[in-house]
Amino acid sequence: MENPEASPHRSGCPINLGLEVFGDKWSLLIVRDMMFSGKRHFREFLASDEGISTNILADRLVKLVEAGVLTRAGDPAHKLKAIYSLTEMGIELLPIVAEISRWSRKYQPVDPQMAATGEARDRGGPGAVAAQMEALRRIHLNGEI
Amino acid sequence: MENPEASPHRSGCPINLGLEVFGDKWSLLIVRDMMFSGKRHFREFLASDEGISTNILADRLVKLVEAGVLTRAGDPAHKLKAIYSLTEMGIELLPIVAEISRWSRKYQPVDPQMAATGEARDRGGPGAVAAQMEALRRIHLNGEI
DNA sequence: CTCCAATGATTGCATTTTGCAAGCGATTGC
DNA sequence: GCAATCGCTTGCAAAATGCAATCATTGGAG
Repeated sequence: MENPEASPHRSGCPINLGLEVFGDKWSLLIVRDMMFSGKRHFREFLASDEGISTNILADRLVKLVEAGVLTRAGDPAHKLKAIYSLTEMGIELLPIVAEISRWSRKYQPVDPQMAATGEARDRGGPGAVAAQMEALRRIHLNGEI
Repeated sequence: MENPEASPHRSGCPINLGLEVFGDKWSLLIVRDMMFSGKRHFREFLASDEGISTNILADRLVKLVEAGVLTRAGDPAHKLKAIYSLTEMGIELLPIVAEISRWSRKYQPVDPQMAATGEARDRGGPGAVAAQMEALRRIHLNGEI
């Protein structure tokens, strides 16, 4: 073959590598739902306002798990249910999500009700993001990272 | 008509509204090139490592101008050249880009050379982002915002 | 003037991704 | 049993993307 070690990446630029993981219109919405709405199940993600379709959702969940942002586990009580959890890598997407929220609240026609949690985080100062990440760790990382 | 006031947005969520503007694999790369490489012309964007194609680049430039992130002006010295500038809205994407850079430098196989500017910004502390934004204002906003 | 390279795009076409609705097998609750 | 619910797949049309060729206009060199 011509190039047996071809890189799967368009470039080694940090911005580009991030976009290769979550640079689409859906991935960060799934992460958002896990962070701010406590969603963990396929059917819960499906019920979001933006109306993701089942095939796109299934595809993104697989890709996010492959990327190491989420993990997938069977619900011990309900064999049918799959439980998705944020990894530490996924939890550390919160600063990005928080900055997107800040930007949109300044420049986009956001729904005031949906802007409330972001405004509260801003009022909480620099420690609010860290505190929110720590809370997510307790929920998603059963103690260990 | 059924719904004369249909919203063009999937939802009023801040995260979603941000993704509707730059939630794709190319838009933020154009912004990155303007911020960190001083690129202002079509042909310069075209020369990036990731290899954007001409039709996609033209499409994104139009959309970013429509969204208010960039402005387009003719080069007074060269009538053929179009000069793109960041607006204040575009400059305020820097905190988002900086956080993406931080995340990728922690979790993705970034090129060390391309990571250097991000690392320097991190070493500069909280004021480094603000200083970089101020520098961009001087270049792109001829005095007024 | 004439030629030619360089400018910001546009076009045509094949491939990929998305959106949408229907359906699937397995499991649970009643 | 048996309907409802679970995560997920399939089929198919529409849209977005990737790629190469091409466009009209301009600027500069000779």
